Parts: sequence; structure tokens; C-alpha cells
Amino acid sequence: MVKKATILDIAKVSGYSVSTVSRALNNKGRINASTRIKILDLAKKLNYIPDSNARSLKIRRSNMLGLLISDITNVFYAEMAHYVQLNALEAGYCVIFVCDKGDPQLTKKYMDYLLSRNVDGIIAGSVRLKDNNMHKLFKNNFPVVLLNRRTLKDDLPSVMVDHIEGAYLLTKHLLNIGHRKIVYVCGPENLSPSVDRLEGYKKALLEYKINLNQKLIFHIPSFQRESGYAIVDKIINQQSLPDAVFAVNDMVALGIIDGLADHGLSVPNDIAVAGFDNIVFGSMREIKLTTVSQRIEEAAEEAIKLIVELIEKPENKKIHKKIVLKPKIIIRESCGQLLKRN
Amino acid sequence: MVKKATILDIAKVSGYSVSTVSRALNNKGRINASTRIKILDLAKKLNYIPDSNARSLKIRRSNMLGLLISDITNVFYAEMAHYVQLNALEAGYCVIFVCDKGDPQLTKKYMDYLLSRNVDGIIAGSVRLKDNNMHKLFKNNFPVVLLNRRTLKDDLPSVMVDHIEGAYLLTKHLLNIGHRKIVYVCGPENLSPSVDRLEGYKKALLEYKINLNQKLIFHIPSFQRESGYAIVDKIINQQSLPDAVFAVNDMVALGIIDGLADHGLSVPNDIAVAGFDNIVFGSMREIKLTTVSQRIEEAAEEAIKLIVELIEKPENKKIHKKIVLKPKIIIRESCGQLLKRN
DNA sequence: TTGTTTTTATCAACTGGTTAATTATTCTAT
DNA sequence: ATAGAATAATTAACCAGTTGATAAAAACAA
Repeated sequence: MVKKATILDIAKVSGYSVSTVSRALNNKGRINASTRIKILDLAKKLNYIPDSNARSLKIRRSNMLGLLISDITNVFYAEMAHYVQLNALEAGYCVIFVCDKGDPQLTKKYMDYLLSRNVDGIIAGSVRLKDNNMHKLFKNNFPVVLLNRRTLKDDLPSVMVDHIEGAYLLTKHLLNIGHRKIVYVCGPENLSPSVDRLEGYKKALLEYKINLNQKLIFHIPSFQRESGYAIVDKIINQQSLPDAVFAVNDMVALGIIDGLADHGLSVPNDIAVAGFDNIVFGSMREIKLTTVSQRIEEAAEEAIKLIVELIEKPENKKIHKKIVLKPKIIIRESCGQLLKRN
Repeated sequence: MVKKATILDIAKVSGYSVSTVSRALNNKGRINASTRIKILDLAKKLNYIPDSNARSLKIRRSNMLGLLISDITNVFYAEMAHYVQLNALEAGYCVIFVCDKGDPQLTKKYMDYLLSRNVDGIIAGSVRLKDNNMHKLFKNNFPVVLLNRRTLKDDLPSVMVDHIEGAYLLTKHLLNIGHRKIVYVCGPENLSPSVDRLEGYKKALLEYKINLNQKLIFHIPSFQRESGYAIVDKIINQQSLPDAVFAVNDMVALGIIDGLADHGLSVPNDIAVAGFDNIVFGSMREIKLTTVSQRIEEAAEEAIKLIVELIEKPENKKIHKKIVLKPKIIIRESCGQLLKRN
């Protein structure tokens, strides 16, 4: 860095006015090619680094995005943050991420925080179904893109995998290979992934003409491993063991596998377990978790594209394009093989 | 958001001058308590959100920090980012993270990027031993704190666990419970964790009067799971199997466990495996990895404290306080128990 | 040479705050 | 009542850029 020069410095040294220097640097407006080159050279020589604060103040754009997620230590969100950040950088934006831990008060607090930081848009990966924070923003022409989760009134720009379809495909897979008594472990019910995946589960059962048994649906308070671990007691405390457990996500599935092991039950021999998200640890040999890929890399890319469009093309401010990605089920060994059980 | 009010708006509505409003909001300088309350109320009513660009421009401080890490999808760094972000927020700073993937060119690029974004300081968690980017910055009075890694010339403010001590304690534990032929899987040699942990390993062997066998030291090109998985072939391709493998970090250890399983070797019965970092997945029942905690939560807290001090107390600009945390070894089951083997 | 057009550069206002210097007001003490 | 001190509020400059309006310069035509 040594020492940063300002436009004023360049103006003084070169003899041109500040505005001419600005025009030269941005190559905007009428500028003589030769003076432009002179100024550009000088800028490099003096180590000119534009002051993004001043620039942002004037042009009313910070080139910063906010990323609202619930928990970066959850691998899935870490990956999300990673790809969001990467694509943002590519597009000339930097991202500030905040984790609200699913706490509505924190959501509000961090949302205001992001706004006070003058972000140009917010990518929200942690909305609740009844959340209307983002709606308020969007109504006021503030660029918002939902990533991976939706709200009840489904009228915001969003990018996500088809959760219903993913859960449907996965449940169908479980049914296909012979499982019948399938538990669904449902996450917090105020979050769309929980209910959408439940819907996919139901859809598959219906198709197989299996009556929905409410006793096979278990509820847990978070998407975390601990919740999965804790629910195992209740799952196995029935007349007969279920054939399979479809956990709302991979972290929970891992917790369940742990819990089952503590009860001397092995996966998939005693019971099958599947998850959702395709986090990297699911591929471990000791786990080999069957799951559904959210294709978060593509999702992040689309989300950035979308929000940049909202920011940079005000004429599109009101569109609420919905991008739905096809889920992909990843079959590993945690659910056993065809006819193994029956 | 509805609509943001500016200080000018508040001034107009309240009848006070802009500067009075500013004073009231910041509670700085002489302000009548009652007018202050009036203004604060009005500010809330009008939905005043300070414009950080304008503020930063004026006070020459962005209240933004850069966090340079190698890979956020590595759980350890995700946790680091999380706690850094949390503590930063607490201290009034927001953080922009960038991942350089260990590529020096990217490091430079992102460093410049952070500077052009006017960050007030950089927390560097991805320096290489011979890196001198950060030294250049620090010499120019730019606040820099190294986190978790050091450079060769050890003269920058830094916060990290005592890697040597951690590896020493862990290796001693392995020796204590009877392992003798202990492999060390060393990460990239241009990174301090690799060499420091090697040193701790050596120190413990020396104490136990065991000759250092270079053939037991294996080198891998990254800290990632894949590298651990790939090196297993070579590790087990010797006259006799080693008693234990001490992997440079947990991710690599997980890869090694996978690799061993692929060769029909079970942990810890056939071979013990230990790691370093104490990532959350190490605690899984299927893994139960013995490891060393880096106490990243505390480290992040200290790092923020330190950099904030550098930023806010210019008189301390030249100190290079080094904070060294005591490592804590986490004994689980991946290394077996006392005398199991001998 | 003078007038017109086109190109190039400058002026000055503006972005939304902060703050030193200054002025206005209130309070005390004589 | 009034000077002097203490407190409260205002003025105006400043941060580092951008940009519309305008002036200066160059190019061209009659």
C-alpha cells in the first residue's frame, strides 16, 4: 500500500482539474485520449486507490451485499457463503454475512445492520415462512433474493432447489428398495424446508398408497445434529422399529446415526437413514449417507445473477423471478439396497 | 426499511441544526439532555439509519475488517470466520472474508481488494511462512493480526494456539498409551501448522528416546480430506503397519480413517489415528477422533481485541503483541486405550 | 476573418455525515 | 442589574469522489 493517492493529488500533480481526472479514470464523458493516458499513468505512479466510501456516498451504491444465514458453522451454509462470496466478487460485489441463529430478533437487528452498512441488496437464506421483513424491503424497491428458503406469500425473487421434488424422489427411493415404515424427522415448522420436504414425503407415500401415519412424523426444534441425536429415543421407542428414517437434513441425519449407534442399532442393517443437503461429510466411508443435493454452487451463482440484475437494472425492480433447481438424489449406502429387508 | 431518514431530515423536522442532531445522535460534545431525547425520539420515528459511507468518509474509518483465510468450506475456518465475525460485530466492525485457496497470487489480489474496500485492518489466517505481504502492510502502520499461522520472521501481532505444545502433548499421549511406531502426516511445508506440529511430534519422541524415523513422516499437498485419503496407500505399504497416525489436522485424519477402512483396517483396533483442530465432526460416534483443540473461539476473540486496539489506539501501532493460547488435547477413542496394543 | 460546431476541460453543487471555531443562551455571583 | 462563567446550539469547512452545466479551445465552414 505504501501511501494512497487521492484524485486531488493526481489533479495537483498533473495540473488537470479534479473532475477531469475523475473522467479520465472512469473513462466517462468527453476526454482527450492522450490526456487520459497521461492521467492513468500518473495514477498508477502515485498509487491511486479509489476511496470506495467516497464513491459509494456519491453514486449511492456500495457494491456490497448482505448475506443473511442462520449459522455458518453448519457446513451447508458455509458452502453457501463460499459460493455466494465467490460469485459476488466476480460480479464486483463484496459480501457481509451475518448469522441470525433462527432468532427473529436477531434477524431484524442484522437486517437493520446490513442496511446501515448500505448494502445494495440482501440475499436471505434464513427467512421463516411467516417472515415479512424481506417483503417490506422489496416493496420499497430494495433488492432482495431468497436463497434456499421461501416465505408463505411466495412473491419474492428466489433461488432454490425443488424441496418437495427432492423429498419426493428420496422417499420414493426408500419405498422402491423396500422400506415401508418410514419416519420423517421434521425440522422447525416455521421454516419452508421442513414443511416442503414433509410434503414431498407425503406425496411419495400417497403414490405408493401408504396411509400417512402421524406417529411416524417427529418434530425437532433445530436443524442441528444435537436435535437429531436427541429424537432417537422417541423414534425407537415404539412397538416395532421403523424401516427407515428420513431426516430433514444431513446434520440431523448424522445426529440420528449417532443416536442409533448408542442404542446398538447399526445403519443401514438395523435401520436406514437418509438426509438432505449433501454436505461433504455425508460422503465419509463411515457414514455414506444417502441424501439430496441442493446444488448450492449453482444456486449461489443464480442468486448473485438475480440480485445483480435487480440492483443494476432498476427497470426490473419489480420482477420476482423464481428460479427452481432440479434436485438430485445421491444414493450411498445408508439406506441399504433393494429388497435387503423385505 | 420503509424509507431512511438522513440527519438533514431530522434537522428540518426538529428545527435544530444538522450539527446539533449529529451531536445528539452521537452524544458527543455539549448537548442539552432534553433536546437530545427529543432528537433521539424523532430519529426513531423517522427511521433514521446512519449512512456508514458518509460517516466512514469523514472519520476516515470504515469499521470493516478483512479476514483472509484459505477455505471457508473447511469447517475449522468456518468456525474461525464465525467467531471472528461475531466478535467483530460486537466491537462495531463488520468483516469481509476472502478465501485464497493457498494461492499466493490470490492472496495478493484479495489483499489489494480488501485495501481498496477501505478495511481498517486485516486478520490473516492464511499466511505462508515466507509470506511478507503482511509485513509490508504492518510496516506502513496498517493494522494486521495473524491468526492461527505465523510467518518466518515472527514479528507481527498474532494470536494462536501453541501448535508445538499441542502436537507434543498429543504425541506424548500416543506414546503414553503404548504406541511406538507413530506416523506423522505433514501438511504443506510452507505453512507453519505443518512444521510446528512436526516439531512437537519430534519433541515428544525425543523425550521418549525414540529415534526419529524419516520414513514415518509423510507429506501431503493440502490440509484437505482428499490428501489424507490419498496418502493411506503409502502409509500402509511398509514392512509393518504403524501403531498410530498423527495427522496434521482433523480433515486429513478423517480422510485417513476413510482410506484405512477401504483397506479393511479399523480404527483404533488395527491402527490409531489422531488429528488436530477439534472440528465438530470429530466428535461423531463413528469417528470419535482424538485431537487437539485450537480454542478457536477464544482465539478469534483475542484477535479482534488485538486488531481493534491497533486500529483505535494509534499509539500502539507498533506493538506486536503475541498471544499464545494453551492447547487442550481431546481424548476420544480413535487412539485406543492404555496398553491395548503392547 | 468571423461565425458555428464539436471537442475538451473546468466549475460548482452534491452525497451524508463530523467537528473545530464561533455565537447565542442560560446560570451564578456580585 | 450586570459581568463573567458555563452550557447549548450554529456555522461552515471538510472527507473524496461524481456529474450536469458551462466555459474554453480547437476544428471547420462560409
